[in-house]
Amino acid sequence: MNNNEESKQAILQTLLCIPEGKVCTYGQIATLAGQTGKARYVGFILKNSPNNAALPWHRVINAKGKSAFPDHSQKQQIQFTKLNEEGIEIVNNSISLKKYLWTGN
DNA sequence: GATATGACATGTT
DNA sequence: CAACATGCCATAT
Repeated sequence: MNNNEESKQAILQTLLCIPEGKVCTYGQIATLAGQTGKARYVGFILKNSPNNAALPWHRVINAKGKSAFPDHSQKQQIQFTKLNEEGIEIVNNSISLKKYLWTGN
């Protein structure tokens, strides 16, 4: 059974599994959650979730290794700061997927 | 049910 | 490497 409700839960689950010091792309999350192709849905869920929610939204970036938020935006600042605090280095406004991408367990 | 929107991804120029 | 086009998927109107 894969109704929207379960898909949502599966994605939230996967989000909570992203380890500290690692990042993950929207598409990768969808795939790991068994919801291949629903990358956009992942973004939708995060957007609808309160920023205060206990979700590691800051560990989620797009396939280009960049923040999904516009450059210089407040959100991006916060995101980068949080990532830095976890030991993730951000170079030229982008993150090295090669080093920090989480591909599951 | 048709059209528009978005915290995406990928292939082509 | 960057801009553009196309495909995808769940919601909103």
